[in-house]
Amino acid sequence: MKLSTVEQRFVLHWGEMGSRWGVNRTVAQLHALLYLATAPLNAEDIAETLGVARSNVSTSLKELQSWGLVKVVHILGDRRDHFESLHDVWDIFFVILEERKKRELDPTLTTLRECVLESEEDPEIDPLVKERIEQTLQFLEQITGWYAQMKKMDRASMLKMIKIGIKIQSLLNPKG
Amino acid sequence: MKLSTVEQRFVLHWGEMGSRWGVNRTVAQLHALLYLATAPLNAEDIAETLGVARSNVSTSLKELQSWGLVKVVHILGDRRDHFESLHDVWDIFFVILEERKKRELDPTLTTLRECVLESEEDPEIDPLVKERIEQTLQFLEQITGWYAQMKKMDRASMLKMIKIGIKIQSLLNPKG
DNA sequence: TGTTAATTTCTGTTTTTACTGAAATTACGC
DNA sequence: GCGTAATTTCAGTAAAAACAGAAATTAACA
Repeated sequence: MKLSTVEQRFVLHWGEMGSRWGVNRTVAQLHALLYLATAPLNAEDIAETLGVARSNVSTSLKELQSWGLVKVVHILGDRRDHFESLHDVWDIFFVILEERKKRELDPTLTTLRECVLESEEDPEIDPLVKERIEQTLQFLEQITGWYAQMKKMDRASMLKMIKIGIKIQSLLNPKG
Repeated sequence: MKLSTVEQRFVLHWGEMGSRWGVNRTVAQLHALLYLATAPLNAEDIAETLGVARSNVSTSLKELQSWGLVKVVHILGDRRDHFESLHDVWDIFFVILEERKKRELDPTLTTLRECVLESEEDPEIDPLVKERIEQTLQFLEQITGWYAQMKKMDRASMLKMIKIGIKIQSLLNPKG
C-alpha cells in the first residue's frame, strides 16, 4: 500500500508528535495510518506501508488496542485480523485523556495523598513544603474533578462551551 | 542537602511522571526539587542532592529556564548562581501549557493546514482522507481557540468555572 | 592581568528504549 | 488431527537518549 504525499506527511508528523509526548513513534504512526485508512488494514499491509517489522506492528497494535483506540475486525473470507481506528477526533481525544488519567494522574493522586498524610505526621517537615505538596494535590483534584464533569456533558454542549469561551466569565459574574 | 522521605518521594514521582510525558527525568526531578525548595539552590547543592553530575544539572537548568519555569537569582556575597522555581501550581501549569502549545501544537497546526491545502489541490486524495485531515485541523483549532480564551480569564473565574462543572450546561441551555 | 571559582560545552560511555528476525504458539481449513 | 497461515513472544541488536567527567570558557575579584 502506497501512501500519498499528504498521508505520508500526516503519518510522519503524528509519529513525531507522539514521541514528544511519551508515545512510541511507531505506535503513533500506526495510529495515524489507521486513522486515515478508509478500510481496515491487516498487519502485513501496515508493516509494508510503514516499513517496519511485522513483529513491531504486532506489538504496536496490542498497545493501541490496550488504549482502546484500535479494534480488530474481520473480513469475510480472510483469515487475517484487520484493524480499524476510531475515526472521530473527539472520541480519540477523550479516550486518550481517560487512559492517561487512569495510568498517570490517578497514581499521582494516590502518591500525593500519601505524601500529604506522611508529612502531616512528621513535625520535621517544613510547613512551606507541606503546603506546596497540598497545593499540588488540590490542583490535580480540581483538574480531575472538572474533567469528570466535562465527561458527563454531551458533545454539543461541549462544543458550545468551547465556542463561547471567555464570555462565560460574565455568565458566572452577572454583576461584573 | 538531605531530602526528607516525603520530599524524596515527591521528587522521584515527579521524575517518573516527567518521563512518561516526554520530559527528561532529571529535568523533572530538578524541577520538583526547586518547586519544593524553601530557598534558591545553587547547582552544586542540586547535583549533590539528586546524585547527578554537575554538568547534567547545568544542562537541565538551562532547559528549565528555557521553559520559563526556573529563574536565576543571586545571593549577596555569593558568586554562584542560585535557582528558583515558580511556586504556584497554576502558574506552572499555564507556563507548561503555553510552552507545549508553542513547541508542538503550533507547528502541528501549520503542518495540518499545509496538508489540507495540498490535499485540496490533489484530486487523487480520497475525500474521506481529506475530511479526516480537515477534522483534525478543526479540532486542534477549536482546542487552541478555547485555550486562548481561557488564558484571558482571571484566576478566580477559572476556579469558579471549574467548580461549577457540568452545571454550565444548563446555563448554556436555559430552556433545557 | 593573573588566579581561581563557577559554569558551560563537548566527547565518549552507559543506559534505556525501540526494533528486527527467528522461533514458538495459536488459529484455521481441510 | 495435519499442514499451513497468521500471530505473538522472545532474545539479541541497533538506535536513541541520558549522562558523567574532562576540557574549555566565562566571570569575579584581587
